[in-house]
Amino acid sequence: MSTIKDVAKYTGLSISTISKYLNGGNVLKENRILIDEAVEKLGYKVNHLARSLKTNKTKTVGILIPSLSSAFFSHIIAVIEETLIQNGYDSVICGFNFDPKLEIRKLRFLLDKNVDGIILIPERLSADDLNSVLKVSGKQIPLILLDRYVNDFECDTVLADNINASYSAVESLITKGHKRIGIIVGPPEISTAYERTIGYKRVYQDYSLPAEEQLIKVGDYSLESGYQLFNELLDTEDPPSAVFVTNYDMMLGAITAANERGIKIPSDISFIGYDNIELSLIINPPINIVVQPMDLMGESAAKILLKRMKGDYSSYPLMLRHKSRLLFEK
Amino acid sequence: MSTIKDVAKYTGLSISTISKYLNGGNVLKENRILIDEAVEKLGYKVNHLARSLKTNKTKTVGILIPSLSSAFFSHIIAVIEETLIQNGYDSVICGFNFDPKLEIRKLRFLLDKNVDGIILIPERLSADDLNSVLKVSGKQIPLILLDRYVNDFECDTVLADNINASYSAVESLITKGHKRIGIIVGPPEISTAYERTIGYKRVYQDYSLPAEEQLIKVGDYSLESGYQLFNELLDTEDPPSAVFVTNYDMMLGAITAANERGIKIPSDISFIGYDNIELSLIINPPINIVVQPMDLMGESAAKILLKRMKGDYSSYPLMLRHKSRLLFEK
DNA sequence: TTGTAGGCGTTATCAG
DNA sequence: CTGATAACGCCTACAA
Repeated sequence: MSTIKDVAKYTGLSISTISKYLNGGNVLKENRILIDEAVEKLGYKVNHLARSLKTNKTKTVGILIPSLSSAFFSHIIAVIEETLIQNGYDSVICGFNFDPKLEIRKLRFLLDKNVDGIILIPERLSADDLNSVLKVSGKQIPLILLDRYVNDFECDTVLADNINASYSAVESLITKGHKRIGIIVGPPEISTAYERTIGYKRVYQDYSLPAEEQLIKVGDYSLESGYQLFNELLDTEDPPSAVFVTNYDMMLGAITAANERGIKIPSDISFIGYDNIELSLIINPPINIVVQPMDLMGESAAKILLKRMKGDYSSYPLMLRHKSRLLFEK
Repeated sequence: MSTIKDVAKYTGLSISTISKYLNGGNVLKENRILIDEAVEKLGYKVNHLARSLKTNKTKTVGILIPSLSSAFFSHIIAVIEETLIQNGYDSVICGFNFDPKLEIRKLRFLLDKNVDGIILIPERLSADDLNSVLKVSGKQIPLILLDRYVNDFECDTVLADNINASYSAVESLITKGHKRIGIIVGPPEISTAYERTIGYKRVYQDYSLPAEEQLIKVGDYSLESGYQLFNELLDTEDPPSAVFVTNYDMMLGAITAANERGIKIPSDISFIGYDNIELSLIINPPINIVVQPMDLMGESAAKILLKRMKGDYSSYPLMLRHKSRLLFEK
C-alpha cells in the first residue's frame, strides 16, 4: 500500500505539494501530470483514516433503523443515501432488529466510528438514553430524528402527519356509512402509532360515535401481528364492517389473513392499508391506502442533516411534518 | 473531547502507561484506580480513527448485499452480525439496490473505510471487476462470497445446494403425478438462479419428460416479477398443474396473483415456494417450501471470515454447500 | 508554486 | 512497572 510519501518520492516533489494538488490546489502543469502518473503507477489511494484523524471529518453519516427487513425503512433509506451521495457523503447503515440493547449499542458504534452526522428512526430510546450516549461521545454531532419523535427530546425531526392522515382515512369510511371500524395500530410508545390512534379516536368523537375499545387492536408493526389481529377482529361476534391497518407490514399480514378466510377486499369488507410499496402497487382490485411521503421524508431528513453538518444551525430545532395522501378507489 | 493525553495529565502518569493499561496491560493497583477515575471523570473515549491508523485494524467488517429490502438477505445479515459481535467485530452494511454501478462503488467504499474483511452477496460483479477493485485497494483483505459465486473467481464461498434442492422439489411434484410443472426463476447470471434451473431441467431429463420452454419463466427475483410471471404461466391455453417459484420475493408475488385470480393453493394448483420467512410461516393452509439454511449460511460465512481475519488461511479457498430442506405437507 | 515542520490520538519499542 | 520517543498517513500554516 503506497502512501503520499511514496508519491512524493516518485515525483521528487514534497509531500505537501502532493497533498495540495490532491485536494484541488494549484500546481504547475508539469508537476500535475507527474503526480497523476505517479498516483496511477503506484496505485496510490488516500488513507481515509489518516485524513479523518487530521481533519476530524469522515464524510460519512450513520443511519440507524429498527430493522433492515422493513420495506418502509428500506425505501426511505434508499432516498436518503441518494441525497447524501450527491453531496459527497457516504452512509453507514445499522439495524437494531427491534432490540433496545442493540439500539443503544449501535448508536454508540456510529459515534465511535466518528460519523459526521446521524439519522435515527428511534424505537425504544428515551430522551435520557439519547442524552447520555450523546454526552459521553463528547463532540456535538448533528442528529436527525426521522419518522418518530422522542418525548422530551429536542432535536431536528422529520415526521409524517400521522394524526391527520389517520383522521382522514377513518373519516372517509364513516362518510361511506361505516359505524364500526376496526383499527390495527402499533405500540403506543412509538409516536406514529400513538398519533394514528389519536386520529382514529378523534373522528369517533367528532362524529359522536360510540368508541369501542375492542375495535382497537394494538400490534407491534410486524406482519405477524397484522395477521393475528385481523383474525381477532373478525373472530368476534360482531365484526367491524371496515378495517384500517396502520402500517405496511401489518397490512400484509391482514391481507394474508383475509385471503385465507376467503374474505374479499373490498367487496366483503372495507379496508384501508398503509404505504404504497411493492404489494400495494400490484394488488387487484387496488386497495385503499394511506400513502406516506417517504421520498420527501427521506430527502428532507438528509437535507437538514447536510445543512447542520455544514454548521448551519439556523432555526434549530426544525420540526417538519410532511403530508400523507389518501390513495382511494372511488 | 478528551484524549489519552488528558488522562495522563490528570493522573500524573505517562501516556504509554495509560495506553498499556487500557489495552489490558499490568499497572500498579493504585494507578489502576487512578486511571479508572480519570477516564470516568473526563469521559475519555478512545479515538478509533487514531487507533486504527496505528494498528491498521478497524475491528469492522463490511457486508455488501444487493438490496436492503429483501427479507432473505436481511435475515442472513442478522445472523452474521450476531456471530461477529460475539467475536468483537462490528459490521457496516451496504446495499446497492441491484444497481451494478453502486455495487462497485460500495465495494470501494468499504475498502476505503479500511474494514478488516468483507462478506459479499454478489449480483452483477464479474471476476474482473472484483480483481480490479481488490487490486487497487492494495492490501489483501479477506473476502467471503455468500449465497452466490462469481464465475472464474477463486474465493471462500458459502452457498446453498441449489441444484439438489430444486431437483428434489420438482421431483416430488413429478412423483405426485405432475407432468407439466411451471418454474419461475431468477436471471441466469445469478448463480442461484442458474443452478435452480439446472435442477429443474435435470429432473425432466431423468424422468424422460418433454421439456417445454414456455414453462420456464425468467424473472428478476422481485416480487413484481413473481406476480407477473405467475399470471403469464396461467394465462396460457394449457396452464401447468404445478408451479415452483424459486425465491421468497417472487413467491409473494405469485401468491398474490393466485389470490387475485381466486386460485386456491394447493387445491386448485400445486405450489412450491422458497424460504420460510414471515409470510410462509403464517399462511394457512401451509404452502410447501424449499427452506434454505439461512442461519447456517450466515454463521459459517462469518466464521470463515473471522478465521481469515485471524490470518488463518488454511485450506483456502473454502467452498461450502449447505443443505436445504423441503418443508412439505403430506 | 513549493517545501519545512508540527501535530491529529494512538500504539509500540526500548530504556530506565 | 513506567516513561520517553518514534511512528501511522495525512493536512496545513508558514516560510521560502
